Amino acid sequence: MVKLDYDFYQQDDVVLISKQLLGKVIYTNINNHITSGIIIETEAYAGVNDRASHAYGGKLTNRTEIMYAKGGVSYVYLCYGIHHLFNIVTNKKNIPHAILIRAIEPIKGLEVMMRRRGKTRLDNSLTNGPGILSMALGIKKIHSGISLLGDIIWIEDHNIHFKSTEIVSSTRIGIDYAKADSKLLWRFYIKNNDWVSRIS
DNA sequence: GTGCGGATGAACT
DNA sequence: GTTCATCCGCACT
Repeated sequence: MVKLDYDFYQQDDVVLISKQLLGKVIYTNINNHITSGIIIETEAYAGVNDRASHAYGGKLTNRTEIMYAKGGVSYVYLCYGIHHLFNIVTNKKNIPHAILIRAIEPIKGLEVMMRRRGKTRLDNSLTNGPGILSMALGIKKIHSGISLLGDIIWIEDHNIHFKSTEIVSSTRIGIDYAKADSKLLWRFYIKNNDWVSRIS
């Protein structure tokens, strides 16, 4: 299978990439354990003009610096002091677009993922949320800034396609502070899929 | 230096 | 449905 390349990640339209990522397969090879899953849910964050983005207004800090790198690297940050959230940096250098991966359908390394999650039974609570899928895949803050074309975290195209009628658009989760931008339909997920994140 | 709050999840009632 | 764990990142009323 072929890894997605820099040309894919450096496309201009972060919303389009977010939809294209549905059905792609994310892999990690961390602590000698290979795990993978199909991307089921994403959210687009469009940089300096998006009030929900950490890079809104061109904000540049130690944390957000990696968002300004060229597309094709990871951006991982700690949320609520507990959860490591995995994002994909897109677009060209100095255009800080990013895509949050919110849910995956696990494929490989189920036992490893269950052990990391402290679970004894396989169900959708293994990876149906942005914090817990990072835990299942072994992704932590220390993985922020690494290339997605390396051998730690990467994404492959397995020729899994969904019809446009199977892709649902909705508002993004947990960003009420973004005012008008919180109404943008920049969250995408697969209709009726068991692994979509549940929202309060 | 300090205080506030978050792109959540889990465990409750 | 509600509460709360937990701590870094950030701005500085």
